[in-house]
Amino acid sequence: MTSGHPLPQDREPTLTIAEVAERTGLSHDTLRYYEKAGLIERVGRTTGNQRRYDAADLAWLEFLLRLRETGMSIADMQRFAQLRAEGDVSVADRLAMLREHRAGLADRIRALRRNARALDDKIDHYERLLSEAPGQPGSEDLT
Amino acid sequence: MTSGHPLPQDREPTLTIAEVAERTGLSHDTLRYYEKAGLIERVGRTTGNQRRYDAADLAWLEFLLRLRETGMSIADMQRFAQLRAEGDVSVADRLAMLREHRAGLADRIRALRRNARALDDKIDHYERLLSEAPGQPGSEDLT
DNA sequence: GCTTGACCTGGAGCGTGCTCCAGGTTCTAC
DNA sequence: GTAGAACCTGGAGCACGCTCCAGGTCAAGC
Repeated sequence: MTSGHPLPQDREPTLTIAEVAERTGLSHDTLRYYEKAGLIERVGRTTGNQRRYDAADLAWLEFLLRLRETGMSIADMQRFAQLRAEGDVSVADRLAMLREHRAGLADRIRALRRNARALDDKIDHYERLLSEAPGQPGSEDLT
Repeated sequence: MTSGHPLPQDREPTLTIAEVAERTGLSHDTLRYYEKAGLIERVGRTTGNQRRYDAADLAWLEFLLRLRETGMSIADMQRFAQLRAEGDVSVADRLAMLREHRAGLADRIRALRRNARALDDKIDHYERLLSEAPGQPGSEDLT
């Protein structure tokens, strides 16, 4: 958004860590931590050892973010990243992981919606309390 | 479920910490931690200083669990518990907190559903890979 | 009245996921 | 060529939410 660079369409490693941080919302430290943890394969470097990310790195990071946002742990992401590094032979395993994660996500969304309805009831309760005796004592409440 | 005690309908403090742990799914340690942290007011004690919870304690704990499951931090729950302890004068503030929490929850559910759709696309992609070239190399994949 | 399991307190420790720091190197603009 | 910003590494530190531990006291059944 702020960077003058267009997104690279090719595999040229042109993005600095600052640019990737800005695009992903991850900090520089987190990007380095993810690399050290094996969530992303070793990123390309300049001759002076500075990181240069390519479009594939960015796409993978965005996928990792999706996994993270849906509650996957670093440990599971490490497992997924390792499978990915093994290449095509691991496609079935990766698919199984994603399906399991997707199922857990569906469960969590359902639970959140149930809890949201219960919160709505509580909110209604408070609204009734307020409209009946706004600011006045006497309408005792347990919760 | 395992306890022979029925749920107390009144305010008699009859539930031991073990019974409350079983009903809420919280550990003994967590129940004591929540009390120390001020999430629940000091629970009644026997003459021998052992905790005995009543029905209101249980209902409040279940409400706290709902807040926790929907992502509220301990710090925010402390704030809410403190408002509750202030009585009716804080109803408006509590309502405001709940509304804000509810709005954040709606945002998070929407984000999860978006991410779930993206995961479905990824799963479809893997399924296609598998059905086209099951277990065979050659169908290279970026993710 | 004794045993045995449940419970008490204060405080230390832990797993997760970063975040910060020191001390040094590299890059960019002038 | 030089200043200053950006980047590097290894490792320590931190916030959160518990969880465990030691060293006791209490309660229920026999």
